[in-house]
Amino acid sequence: MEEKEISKAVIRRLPRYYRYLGELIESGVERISSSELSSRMKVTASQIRQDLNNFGGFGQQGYGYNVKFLYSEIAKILGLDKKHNVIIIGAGNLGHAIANYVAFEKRGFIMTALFDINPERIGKKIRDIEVLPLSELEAYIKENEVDIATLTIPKTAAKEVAERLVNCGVKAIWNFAHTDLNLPEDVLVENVHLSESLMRLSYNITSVEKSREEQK
Amino acid sequence: MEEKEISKAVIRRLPRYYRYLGELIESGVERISSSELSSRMKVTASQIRQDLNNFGGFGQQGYGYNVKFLYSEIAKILGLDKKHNVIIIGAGNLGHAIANYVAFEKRGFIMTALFDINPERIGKKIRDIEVLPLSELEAYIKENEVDIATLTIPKTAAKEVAERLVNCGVKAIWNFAHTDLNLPEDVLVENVHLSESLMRLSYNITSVEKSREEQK
DNA sequence: ATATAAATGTTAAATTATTGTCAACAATTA
DNA sequence: TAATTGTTGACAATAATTTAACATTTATAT
Repeated sequence: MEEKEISKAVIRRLPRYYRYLGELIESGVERISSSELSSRMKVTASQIRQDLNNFGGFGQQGYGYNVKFLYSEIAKILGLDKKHNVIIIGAGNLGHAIANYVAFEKRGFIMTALFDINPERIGKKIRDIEVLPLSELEAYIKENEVDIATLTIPKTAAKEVAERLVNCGVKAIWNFAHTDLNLPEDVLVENVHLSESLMRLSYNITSVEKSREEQK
Repeated sequence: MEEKEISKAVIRRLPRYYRYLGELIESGVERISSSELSSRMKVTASQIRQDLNNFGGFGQQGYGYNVKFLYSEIAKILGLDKKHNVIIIGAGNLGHAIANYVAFEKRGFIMTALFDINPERIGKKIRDIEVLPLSELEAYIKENEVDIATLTIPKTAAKEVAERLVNCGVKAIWNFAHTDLNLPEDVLVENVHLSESLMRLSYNITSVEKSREEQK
């Protein structure tokens, strides 16, 4: 069976569909048409159908989509039906915030350990998750399955730690450091560059201001 | 003078150019060609030139781009040459992390206040930034200029607080809550949906695993 | 001075993504 | 049981984005 490549644009949208479907389930909606969903999500119905049909026909003509079924199908597509062990490197505020966010657990992301170099932080616990010394990183990964490593450390340390992770066989990194990690192709990196996000907002503010000035 | 609309794709890339140029300055590079930059950034040179020429011709034939000049021009485009006052609503770990991240300040984003409902947090200070009771939000905004409001609160509270902000005239929201804020068109919202980012990573992990299985 | 190489800015082509349309068919109603 | 309505999935049309090509300008070396 041959797989066609799914475009990044589609993947970007999938989690949002998933979120809306979850909300629909919570509010007791059992079925929904693409056009109803499209008006709630403010995208075209055509796009919803096109996106979903990349993965198969989940709907039924004359009926629409069964919300629970579609929700669970998207979960499978996103790999949320499996557990992922996640470690967090950097037990600062951001690391804490992520470790504390229990909703991740519900989606199958199990936070198993934190690492830090600061002796004051080492040994403490966040929820049930212990803060270990960074020096034990390799030993820990050898003993425990780690599916995702989260980098919440300054960019100066990030590249080096990323390489250590890759050397231990970690294949997926969730990177919050403000730098690009140049890693081998088979290592998946998902970047969360907060400063870039803030700059985009700043651009939009500036561009609104400019167009307002020109109108005068 | 008429303005052509700049596409979102271009804006998404601008901060990354800015970051690379900053690094080049730090390492003492004075000039750079689009092709040299392209190989460092792993994008096409054509795209770099095309992107930059949306805003004007910053380079010189036969020479390339002057790094410092281009850096400052992109700063202007992104509005980083102006100060932006930023408040943070939600003084939990994520709010703390953002308030503590001093590099934002360097780009002109001045964190001026935090707000929370938890009495234990109120009155404390993060760096020099005071945590105020959320009930004083409106009064604060009336007295102080607020350019950007950051939402680091649970989704249940986010929509309501967002409306309060808009009612006070706040025009730009940096939203970390896992929900879409449905606000008037003239309010700028930049979303940082961490769970969606993590799901995209999960998708990619899953899809690699699948293709590996099929090869067997 | 002049020739050559380098590199931009710009136009055109190719690719990718989004939107619109409609036949087919399920669900519902008469 | 037949007719009607609603809605998908597929495909065609359009729009947007990216890449490539190239003419032109400038820097640099001789």
